[in-house]
Amino acid sequence: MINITFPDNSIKSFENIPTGMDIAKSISEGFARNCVAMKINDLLLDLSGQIKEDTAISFITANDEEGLDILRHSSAHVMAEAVLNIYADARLTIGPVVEDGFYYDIDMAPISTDDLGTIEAEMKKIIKAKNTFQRKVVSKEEALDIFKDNPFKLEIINELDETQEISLYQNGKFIDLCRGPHIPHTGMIKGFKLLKISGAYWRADQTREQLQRLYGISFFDKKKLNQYIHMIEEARKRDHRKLGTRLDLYSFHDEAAGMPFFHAKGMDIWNALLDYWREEHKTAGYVETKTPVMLNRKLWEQSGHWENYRENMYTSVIDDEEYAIKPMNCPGGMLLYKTKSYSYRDLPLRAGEVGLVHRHELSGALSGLFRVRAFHQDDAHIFMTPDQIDNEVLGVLKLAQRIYSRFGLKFHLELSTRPKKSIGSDDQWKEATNGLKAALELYGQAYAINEGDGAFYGPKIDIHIKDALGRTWQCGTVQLDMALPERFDLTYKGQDNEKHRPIMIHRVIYGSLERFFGILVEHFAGKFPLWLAPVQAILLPINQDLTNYAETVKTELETFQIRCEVDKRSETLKKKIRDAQLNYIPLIITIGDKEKETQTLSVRTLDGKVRMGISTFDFIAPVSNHIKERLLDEAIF
RNA sequence: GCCCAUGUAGCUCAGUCGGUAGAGCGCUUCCUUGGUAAGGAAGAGGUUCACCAGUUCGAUUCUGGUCAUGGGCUCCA
Repeated sequence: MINITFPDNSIKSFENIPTGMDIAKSISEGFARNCVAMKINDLLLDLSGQIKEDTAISFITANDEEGLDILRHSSAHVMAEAVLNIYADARLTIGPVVEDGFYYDIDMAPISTDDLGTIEAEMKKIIKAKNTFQRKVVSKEEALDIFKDNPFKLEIINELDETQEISLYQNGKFIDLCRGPHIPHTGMIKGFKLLKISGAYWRADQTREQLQRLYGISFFDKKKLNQYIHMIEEARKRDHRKLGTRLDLYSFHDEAAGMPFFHAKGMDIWNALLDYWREEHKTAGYVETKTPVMLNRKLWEQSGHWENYRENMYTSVIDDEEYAIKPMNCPGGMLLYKTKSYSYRDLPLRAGEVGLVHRHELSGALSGLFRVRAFHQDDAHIFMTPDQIDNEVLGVLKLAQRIYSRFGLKFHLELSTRPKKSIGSDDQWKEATNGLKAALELYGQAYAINEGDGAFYGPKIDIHIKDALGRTWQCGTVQLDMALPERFDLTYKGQDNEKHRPIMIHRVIYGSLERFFGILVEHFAGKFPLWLAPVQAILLPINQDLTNYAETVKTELETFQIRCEVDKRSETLKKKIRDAQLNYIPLIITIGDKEKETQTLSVRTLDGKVRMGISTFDFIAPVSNHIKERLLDEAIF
């Protein structure tokens, strides 16, 4: 008799030794069909596994994230089998699940994306066969024999911990070395697609064999696959590099790799972002400062950057002195702090700086506005007493929340704690980490913990935003720093008339303005809300004779800080409207004789609605209010 | 930085099996249209095809290098 305890604490008894599948079926056939694996003592196991003693069990179903990972891992096996069916001399290495699908690294002659279709067709056959995945445990000797023709697998087997059991999985004729678990049979893969091929090195080591890495994605549900494909296509359409060119926002040039050029329209958005940032920070009690872009090497030696970050820094020699272009704003901020003496009454001191920094990123890592070599950080340093940590961190989180929600961005928080290599005492770390935790508790939103992922100088909270396509981006970060105040001997005079060491926060909200800009382009798909739109209103004279009148309307609107243009081209109205639509201009105003006579405007908004005969006043009042309030989706009229 | 691919007009791209290059959009001019998604015609535009070498009678085309762009280079049997 075997007693099985379910997550709801109910217990069921089985006469004979059941497999996971037997137990699942005892709940219902339908449930069993949806089951992928089971979890016992936090271990994921195949449903075919037998349960020989009383235990608690929970099932992983197609609805669980872990279930999806298992499906994708099994998909990698199916793909590998398909590749071997077609390319008999290919040799498999490893095939893990990644964040967005799975891949398999295979030692084979290079293939192209055109070959993916053939492999997909072969995979379909395997899936249709509904082959079961059979687990088999073998000895090391057996394993070495089975994979004697595959040096990669031999290497893996030889590296395995002696205590670890070596398992094989067989589906159909295909056998692979694998820890498992796997889905019960290949037929559960309802939707899959091979995405791309790239080169990869064995063990990510450039000196080792170059392998072909085949990427794919799979789902339990064909609909989910279609949604995914749709999302990829949508993301491609929104690519900020393409939209940036089409909307005339920014450009990149060979003469300055990784250093974007912002055009006039891009600067309209940029300035709107910064105006907003300044307004919020002023309200939140920040002052704004500015420090030089280039500073003497000695400073970087003092801050520790020279030692730790040197290969990413640009340098120059001036009057025989070595200078470095700042990759971060903090050392300059230290000098600023030291220009006077502080009382505890002066703290917390919140000093913001939109600083231009340069980092020599690897050439192959550059990508549009997302990964650049020159960018602006919306930095701020907060100097405070230890007992102010929780309140100051809370303040930053609240400020971040205000700012992100302005763009309709949701976010989640992650706390990173002390890494192995770190400076400072246990007590300092404890105090700092507890301060961050206290702030997170006060803030009240659930957060994840990344154990040991903090900076060497202090723990941090990372803020990950989620865009309109559901993609996440780490933008904001709140880092506690116990090192720099020490290195620069920062002090404040306490109530006790003794010198004390302040603690400092480094924090950003946009992160890199350039990158945040790029994220916004993709988030809004180029259709910026009114307050951010570079051209907020375009005036379309019906014929050339009305151009002058349109200019006077433009001048009037501009006195109310509405960014306007007149389309002076000799084109039909239809054409002008179409072009304005394609440029995502929120307010499209046609100017004809009727409008001129009656001193009114006919306004088309991007939703396609047209309102005729609006008086200039009735136009300006709601529009400038909408802009001033920085509204997002709300209708203007 | 490494691997693969790409680099032709402002944009998107075609093309030259080696004989000094084309389309559409855009731009200019003229005509036309006159109230809600692509009007017509003509014209200009490439210092000659990212840059530098090499091979060749001759290179944008072939070879090598450089630079830039794109994808990938952490996820472990």
